[in-house]
Amino acid sequence: MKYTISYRIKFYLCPRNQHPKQCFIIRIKAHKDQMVLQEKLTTHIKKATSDIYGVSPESVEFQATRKEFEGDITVVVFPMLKVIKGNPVQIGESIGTYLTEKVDEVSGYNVVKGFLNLVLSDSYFLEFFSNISNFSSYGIESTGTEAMMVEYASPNTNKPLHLGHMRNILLGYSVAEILKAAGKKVYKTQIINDRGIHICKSMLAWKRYGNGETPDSSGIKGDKLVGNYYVKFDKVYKEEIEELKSQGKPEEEAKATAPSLMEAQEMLRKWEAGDPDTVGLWKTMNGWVYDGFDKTYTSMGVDFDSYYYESDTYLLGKDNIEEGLAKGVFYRKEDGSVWCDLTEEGLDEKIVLRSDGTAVYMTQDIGTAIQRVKDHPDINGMIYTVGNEQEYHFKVLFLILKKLGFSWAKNLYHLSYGMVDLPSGKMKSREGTVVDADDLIEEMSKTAKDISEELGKIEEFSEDEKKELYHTIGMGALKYYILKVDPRKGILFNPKESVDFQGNTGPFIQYTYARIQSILRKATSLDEGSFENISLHPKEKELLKQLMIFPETIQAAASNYSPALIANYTYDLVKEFNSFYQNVTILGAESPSEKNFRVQLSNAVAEVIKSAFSMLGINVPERM
RNA sequence: GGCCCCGUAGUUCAAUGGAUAGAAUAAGAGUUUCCUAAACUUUAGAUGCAGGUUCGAUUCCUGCCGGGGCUACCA
Repeated sequence: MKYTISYRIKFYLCPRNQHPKQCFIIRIKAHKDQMVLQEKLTTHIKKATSDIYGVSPESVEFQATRKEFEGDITVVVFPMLKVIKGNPVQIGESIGTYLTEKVDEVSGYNVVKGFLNLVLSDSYFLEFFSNISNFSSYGIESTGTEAMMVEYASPNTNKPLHLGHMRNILLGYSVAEILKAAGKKVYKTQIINDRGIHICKSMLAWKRYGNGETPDSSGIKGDKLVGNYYVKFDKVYKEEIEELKSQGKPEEEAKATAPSLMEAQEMLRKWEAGDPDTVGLWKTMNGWVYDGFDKTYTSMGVDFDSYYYESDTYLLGKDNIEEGLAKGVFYRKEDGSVWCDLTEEGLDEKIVLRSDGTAVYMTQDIGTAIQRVKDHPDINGMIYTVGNEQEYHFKVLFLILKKLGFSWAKNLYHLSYGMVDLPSGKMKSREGTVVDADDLIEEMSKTAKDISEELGKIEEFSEDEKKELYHTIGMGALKYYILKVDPRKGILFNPKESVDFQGNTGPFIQYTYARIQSILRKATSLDEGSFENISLHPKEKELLKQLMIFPETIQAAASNYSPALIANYTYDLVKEFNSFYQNVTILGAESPSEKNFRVQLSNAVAEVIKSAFSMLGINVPERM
């Protein structure tokens, strides 16, 4: 049987960076109760129009009733005009009358222009509420067999993580959690760019100027320490270029022949040849970096199921190129280089193997993707969390993998996001304008501390508890701030004023959770009696409606790869709850059953907040 | 030049082709004998421009203007 679609959301999914022709339609799984209701309404509406007008529409469009009108669900009459000739208001009236008579759940209606607003009975809402036994798992699907791999973070090992990485990490982690909640099996991974000229630069500078300095000896975090030597190299290198230029060499030549660079390149050759000293130092210094990264990841509350290192994967892909040549996916030019012709797809030709037989970045990515599926045979798709400057690269990569005939290649997605810029412009590590991740986390914590101390609500906390709370709130503010924005949009980050703790913010939502916990602590003896006969306050009804759409919001966030949908949903829920809280007494309710209901309702809201926030990687405090 | 993304209150963000474009913040006015005022209530304020499709366009199409990105035998 066909019926369209869900309570509020009809999603046509079209990933932003894919051609419209590749768009596909996803049907959102609405909550069972809603589906049953809409199916029921649709059947009756068809029957009604068929009885009255002799024809019925193929489908019926529903949407949430706007706040300023009375009603809970709205039937849009306009689309029916295609098959039913007549005045939309009259059609609405006749359907409304019919539904009120025939359908138990519909207790009234009104028609505004072409919108038929249906009022649903309190018992319908109460039944929905009673049927959910456990709000902590409400809306969350059990894990299916289809596995997705989500790649995120993927840093270079020559510098510490900064705000740009943080957006990547928060996005990737959150999308992975959302997919899990939507019923996917998920592998989180990253690819670490641990080899190449950049790390040799740090190694060289450390050898020359380091005097054996280590993270232990200096107390400097490993990634920072290595980063410092990368900067040191750059400084020396620039001096050498100036020196050469002053000797009359052209800039190009100076850049290419500066002694430090030549030496770093020599080091890279030694590394590739497996020179024990070079490889040893490389391992040591990368080890420092990983220790540093791990601290930052832990502090951010993110994790990975596996790691891929470029030092292991950079030779992958060549075999696949050979296979592709045999299949005719690629072709060889006269000079021996291998290419893929993508002109039919509206793109260019793309090189996949140099004329000297060495790999390019694309070669490696092809090989790594294939390797990942070998490592995890249940993978049926992959998500790459990478900035939007690499859109072209991934478009090409996905096309090539499709051409090579892999079944999973149709489920590849580039989770592309906009750059984080500062008021002064782009972040540039060499110009020292980057916002360092660790510093930012520290600063957020500090702000949370200042505000908490000013409010003075947690004086009985131990020092450890306070510290943990400041971190929870500070990270809540930062993560929410970044995740509530549509991923593809750029973020302008003003370190001085950007992250707020009031209004549409993480702490506001955390605060609401803490407030509810306070109520629950006080509501000690609850009678477990039913609340079937209570009549709902308008604010209660609004809350129930918002709770109803949580399951489909999770699905929508998953199909759109958008944590922003979860963030916005949670904010709406919380805003609604605070209004309820301020206008309706919970513990002071007149009857025990009303009190019981309101406490249960508050608890449900808290559980959904917790669950939604966990998908954003944000913790919630019991008190604040 | 070609291709892609983005232009919504002063600012930061919303809005499945649907109703009078929602919030937050900044500005103005209120609310604590009462469950945590990081809150609530309330007043003002916006779709870059020009066409088109549609009963209906912030949303889809075309052109223009403005911002960003990509366009290497680099990663």
